[in-house]
Amino acid sequence: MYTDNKITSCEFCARCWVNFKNLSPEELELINKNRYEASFKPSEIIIKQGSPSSNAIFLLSGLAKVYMEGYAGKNLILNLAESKTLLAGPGVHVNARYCYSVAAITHVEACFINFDVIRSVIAANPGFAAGFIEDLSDKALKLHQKVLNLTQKKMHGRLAEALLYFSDKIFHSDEFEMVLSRQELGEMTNMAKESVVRIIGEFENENIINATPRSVRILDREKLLIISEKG
Amino acid sequence: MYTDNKITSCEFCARCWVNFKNLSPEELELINKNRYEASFKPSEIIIKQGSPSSNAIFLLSGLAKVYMEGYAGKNLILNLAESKTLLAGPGVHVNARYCYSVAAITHVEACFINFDVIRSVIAANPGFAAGFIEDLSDKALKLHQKVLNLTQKKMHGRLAEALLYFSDKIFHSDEFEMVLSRQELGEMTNMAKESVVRIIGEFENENIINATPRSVRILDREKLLIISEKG
DNA sequence: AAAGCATTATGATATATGTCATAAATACAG
DNA sequence: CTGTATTTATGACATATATCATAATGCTTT
Repeated sequence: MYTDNKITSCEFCARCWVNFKNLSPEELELINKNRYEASFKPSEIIIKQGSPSSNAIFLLSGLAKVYMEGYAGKNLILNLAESKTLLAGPGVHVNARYCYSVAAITHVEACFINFDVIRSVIAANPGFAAGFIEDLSDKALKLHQKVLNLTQKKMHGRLAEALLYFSDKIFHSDEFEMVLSRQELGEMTNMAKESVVRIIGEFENENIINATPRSVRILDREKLLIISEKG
Repeated sequence: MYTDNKITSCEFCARCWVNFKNLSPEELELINKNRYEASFKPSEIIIKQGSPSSNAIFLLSGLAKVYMEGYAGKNLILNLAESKTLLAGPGVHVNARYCYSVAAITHVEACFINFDVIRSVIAANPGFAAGFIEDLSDKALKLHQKVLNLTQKKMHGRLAEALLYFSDKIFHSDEFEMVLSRQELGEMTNMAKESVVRIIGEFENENIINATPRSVRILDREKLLIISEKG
């Protein structure tokens, strides 16, 4: 991990999070003065669960996986994070610890902003505070949905949903690069890697998808949706 | 459900949520003027998932269950709520819908406060806003923990944990009233009611607990803790 | 090109957990 | 009380899913 402080302009910050639009030029400048960029190679850890959370991290470019380290070294991938995402986790406001880890999937450019600065802006700017609450809430809402999915659907449904997640939310295409290994796909859907392999095979046999280890093409989105919903 | 507007004094509000301590007397009075009390009998629904979320609800007394309605009528109980708890859910700030349901377990006195009023106070009072963010974050953090528990522990661990939750967080005693049915205990630990019955039986045989349908006494907290962690 | 390592794939088997049927116990209404 | 509904309990069985062993494939390094 290489770190460098390359202050360009406050315009820059406005690009990385919708909620920064609520800031005045002065506030944006304050944020801008207190930010540090860093870049990460694939598989490098950007945030380590349990470590003190002094910074909010924004992704400027690249793709990362957000995951919790559970019991006996078993991970649970919560979601992928793209650019323009705030990464910090609720722990920041409770026990000042990151409650999840984040690792780069592709090359990642990130921006570290000291949380005290963000807190001061929250205190000074109600619109920003409201935006912040909205962001927290949006993530919590998605987590609520994820709990239901993980607990009430069976394997086929969970995997179908993951594939639709990639297609709809990340790559916006029926054909996409499979950036996760089968192992990681298992960590995302809470199943063994062997089961992932098996079910992908079944989906292929039923002409629902075409898959190679590094790519997926959705052939029958309707069927995939039904499987995802029926669970 | 019977509703009545009995304004007493702003002191009252300060009793129902820690974060109300951050309010000025005037702000407290504003909240107080815009609140409505209601009482609920056991099993009555206080919040219905999916309905428009115009109010924040605070429990003044009693015990309620917070649960998500999932697929095919299968519920997932997230936690129990006591007095002094804010109930609203992250959906309020995202799509103005409650993302979970809440039902009274015991007799419940609750206080409804229009969310616009709360929002106006958030905008005016940074300390309150920060407290609000902390509350949201605390709940999100617990949900993160719950996801891990539900996905990575097996039945014995999940049930042990639920029993410890009642003992430690709700009743603060090794002996407590079992306010949930075996069915509901299953909805809380994501297992079939029959499995709940079986495992409670096993715990009794191993002298870890004493249980009747309506009460539990923890005999061997150490063992229960180990089961909950190794689970 | 060869060797070594990680990932993917596949089959056999074990295990956790759900489902179904039914009985026993408890709460409840008339 | 007395019959009726609901909850708890128990056993037999079905099934989803993990685990283990092993092979096949692909990727990296020498």
